[in-house]
Amino acid sequence: MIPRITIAQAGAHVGESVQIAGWLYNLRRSGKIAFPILRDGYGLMQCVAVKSALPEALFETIRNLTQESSIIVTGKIRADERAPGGFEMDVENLEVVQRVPESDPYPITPKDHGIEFLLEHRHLAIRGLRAHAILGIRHEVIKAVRDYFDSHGFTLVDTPIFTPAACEGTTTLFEVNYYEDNKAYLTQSGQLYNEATAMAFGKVYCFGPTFRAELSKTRRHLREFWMVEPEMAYATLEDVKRVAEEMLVFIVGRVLENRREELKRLERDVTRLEAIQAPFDRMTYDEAIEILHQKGSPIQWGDDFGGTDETLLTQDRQRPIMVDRFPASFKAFYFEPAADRPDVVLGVDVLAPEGYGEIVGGGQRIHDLDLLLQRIEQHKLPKEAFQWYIDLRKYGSVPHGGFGMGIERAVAWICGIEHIRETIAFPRTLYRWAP
RNA sequence: UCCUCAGUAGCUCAAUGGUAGAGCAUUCGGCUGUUAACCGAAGGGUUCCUGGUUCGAGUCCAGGCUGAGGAGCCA
Repeated sequence: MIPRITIAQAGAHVGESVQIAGWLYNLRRSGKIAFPILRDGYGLMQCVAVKSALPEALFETIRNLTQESSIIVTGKIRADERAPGGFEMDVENLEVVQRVPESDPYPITPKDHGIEFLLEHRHLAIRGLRAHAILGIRHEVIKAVRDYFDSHGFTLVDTPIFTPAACEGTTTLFEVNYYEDNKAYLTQSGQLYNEATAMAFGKVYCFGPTFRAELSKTRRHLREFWMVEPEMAYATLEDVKRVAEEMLVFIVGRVLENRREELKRLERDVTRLEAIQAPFDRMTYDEAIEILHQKGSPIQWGDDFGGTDETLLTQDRQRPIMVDRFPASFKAFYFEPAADRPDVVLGVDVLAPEGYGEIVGGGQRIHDLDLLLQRIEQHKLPKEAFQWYIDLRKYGSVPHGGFGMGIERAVAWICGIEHIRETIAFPRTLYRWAP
């Protein structure tokens, strides 16, 4: 019985006859020799089919294969410097599972394509080497995030996707009919629920999709994206910053360890990633404003950073920046105010270098009942909907905090790619939600 | 919602207001070591839509549609 292997395993089978199942990536041929390039999801394998060594009908079949036809190739693995992957396979047999017809050829040719065409054909474009590298790194990042939290005492407690009330205005929420005329909203964050589960487990995290109905149309925005959100009981802003820093160093290290090939494919400057070490630069919002003024930004104290401000702050830095102590005026209702400065809150944003902007946002939450009630009122939020959240401040309230990290922004930064839409298999952007 | 840019062959793009073209893909032919192979040939067009200016519009004008980039927005 000939063993079925993947292309990634070829190195362990040199000199053996094996079988690889995949798709025809490309085909180069002359009259009496053909080089089908096989793709199996694990790598590329150059196959060599020599006319004189094969039955005539089989050689003709190989010679006339079409791009992305599904095939199962049997042959002997051989190390060869002329092959792109270092190994090649001398074809002994080839079974065509499905042949792509010439009348309707595979639309994505090896030459250039525009972004519109690639997004229309995203279900096929994900077969390409670039998408394969990016999505492989995405997988590594997610696995690293989970390994980090799992090995630091955090329990994964998933939070609901359907939520009952708008936390802050319905304009950025997707509304759905839950049943009859009862409305529910797709989650924007699991944080409030995390605050409840943290009181049950001590340290928790959730990881899932989040939905924002914003009319944002930039390289940093998706309408559906994935977010990991840890939350810790008995934690302060400093604890939150330390965990965020440690986690980011850990995931970048994992990608460098396990995904060199993919980074090379993306032409990522890995020295930029190797520089991601603790401690990150830390500054307050006040200090950030001062730096921005020196760099000519028109930003006023009390404004949130714009995209260009984030770029200005990070452009000459090797490491991420942690900015904390923001004006309470533009931050959410649940942030704990600074003890010495009631006009600023204990929130922190982590800005990635190279202009990738905010990848982490979080901070310390209000734990005092009266203050929370006051803030809910100030923000004109429906108190009834927050009753369960208010309860958390009645029954053993403690200082606590956490953060959220958008997976796609982190992956775009680590990959060094221009647009966040490439970091998810099927991106949902403002005007495109298919395929 | 606003600003900017774009729309020509299946794809990526050319074409001074004057005969609509190339490369890739497809088809046919050639080639025993190719590396997005190469060489020769063929087929392939509602130039996004509607209207206008002009002897003549892919090109200029008006409106619309679609897409992209950005702004605002972004717990």
